Amino acid sequence: MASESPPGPEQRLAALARLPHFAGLERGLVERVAACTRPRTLRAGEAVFQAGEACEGFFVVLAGAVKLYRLSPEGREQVVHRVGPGRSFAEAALFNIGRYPVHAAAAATPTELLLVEGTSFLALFRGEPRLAQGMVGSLCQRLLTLVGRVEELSLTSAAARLAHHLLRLPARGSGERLAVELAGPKKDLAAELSMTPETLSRLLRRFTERGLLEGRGRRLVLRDPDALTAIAEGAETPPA
Amino acid sequence: MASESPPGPEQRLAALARLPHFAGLERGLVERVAACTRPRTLRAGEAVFQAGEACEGFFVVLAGAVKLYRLSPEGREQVVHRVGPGRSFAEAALFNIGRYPVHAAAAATPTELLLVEGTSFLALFRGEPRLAQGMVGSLCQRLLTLVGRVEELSLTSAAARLAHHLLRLPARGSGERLAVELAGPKKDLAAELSMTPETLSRLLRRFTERGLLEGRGRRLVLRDPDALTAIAEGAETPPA
DNA sequence: CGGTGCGTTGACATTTCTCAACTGTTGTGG
DNA sequence: CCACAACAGTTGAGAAATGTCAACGCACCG
Repeated sequence: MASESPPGPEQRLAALARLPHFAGLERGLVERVAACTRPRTLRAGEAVFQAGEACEGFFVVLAGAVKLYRLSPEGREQVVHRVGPGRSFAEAALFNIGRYPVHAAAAATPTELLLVEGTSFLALFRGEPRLAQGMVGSLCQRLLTLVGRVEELSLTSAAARLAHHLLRLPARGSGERLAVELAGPKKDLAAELSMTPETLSRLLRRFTERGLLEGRGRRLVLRDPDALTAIAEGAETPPA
Repeated sequence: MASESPPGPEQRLAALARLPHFAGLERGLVERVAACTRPRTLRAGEAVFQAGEACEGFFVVLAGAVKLYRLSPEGREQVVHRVGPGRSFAEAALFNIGRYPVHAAAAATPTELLLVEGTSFLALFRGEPRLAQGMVGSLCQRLLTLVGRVEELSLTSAAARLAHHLLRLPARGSGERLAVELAGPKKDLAAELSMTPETLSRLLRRFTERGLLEGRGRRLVLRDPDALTAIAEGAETPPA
């Protein structure tokens, strides 16, 4: 399968340069980061690492997607985060505790990752203050994202959480025809929004019946963003 | 009121040196950080900053507490985070977006803060790679905390969220007499756990009736941590 | 084909919220 | 010192939202 060949050095370099952490760095420096990386290719469902494992380094997603999750003792999985192309994860494990705090598994086939090897990257980091600058900025960005997630989960009604989430998806089009696409299977979305798949399904139907939404499967069109905003902010869903 | 005098330079220095960001730095460097700070004293309810305001810098809590929250259009406040002594907040605003993303207000009287002034601190930061090291580490710590919060909020039952929270409070004693103290008023705790004060009250009573908990007001004794753990992990609260 | 996993739907049980009333405490001003 | 307002906390009753369990359709894949 020639189409699944591992990414060449050029590809790695380009991916790293686009990463918020390293944006704006001179090429030579990015090359030195690239020298710390190893590619890894996975199929959907394959584990990247297990919670508790010693940290080898952090990862950059080149293609596909990775989900980070916890496993409750009964086996129910709670998705903490979903990481798409051009994003990285597990920096905190590297810089802080030395162990991965959650499970990570590929959520698409194929998923191409870059492992930024911990030991050599840390050595590089210590000698290059400019690396720090970008890392701090992008970790802060991550923090803000998580704060957003906390807010989302704090919304008490499931309808509000869903509306909030839909509005934050990257959208195409404008006005009353915002086309969005769900990132993964609906059961994952349900877990992410802390509700059951059944509830998600019913809510989507209700939104559709009221003309707020249109479409089937993962491709949706938001017909009435204002109404969705109102729902996200806690307004009661009108009885009609 | 002599007891409320603003913190002297020595106090500031000590507080900064204890901050995870700057732990392990040589004294001279911490002094240069201290030179960027200004003290601020507030009473409960007073605002530190409003969401959307331009960022002056980040803050360190010396005494008292600060709550970070959003305001829904209807005025309902959602506590994103509560920051106690020895902790800092709003770094992300400084390093990333230049505006405060949430509201911040004092939650105790008196609350003593240190404003680490943005412009001068950033200048210092750029010139001192060793600062970066610690900042990255402690921001990662913050990230992990937030991931923990996401997990907590992801727990579907209110009882599980409460049990989870109780178990994570700093505790004194051991075995079956873990003494903990709630950080603030119960209505704030309720908001933090995304439930109503009524539900919180009823849950506490139920826990107490079942012998899992003891005490009144904000001082509680956890009598059966194992049972609480089971509840936090989703086990049904036994009918008896 | 037959299986496996996702998504949907329905009926039902349970949790949690809402609304309202009541208690106890604190702080204020008379 | 007391009466009073303001607020946190508690309690109860009923309504609404959500989870649970179970069945079914549908696509995909061997």
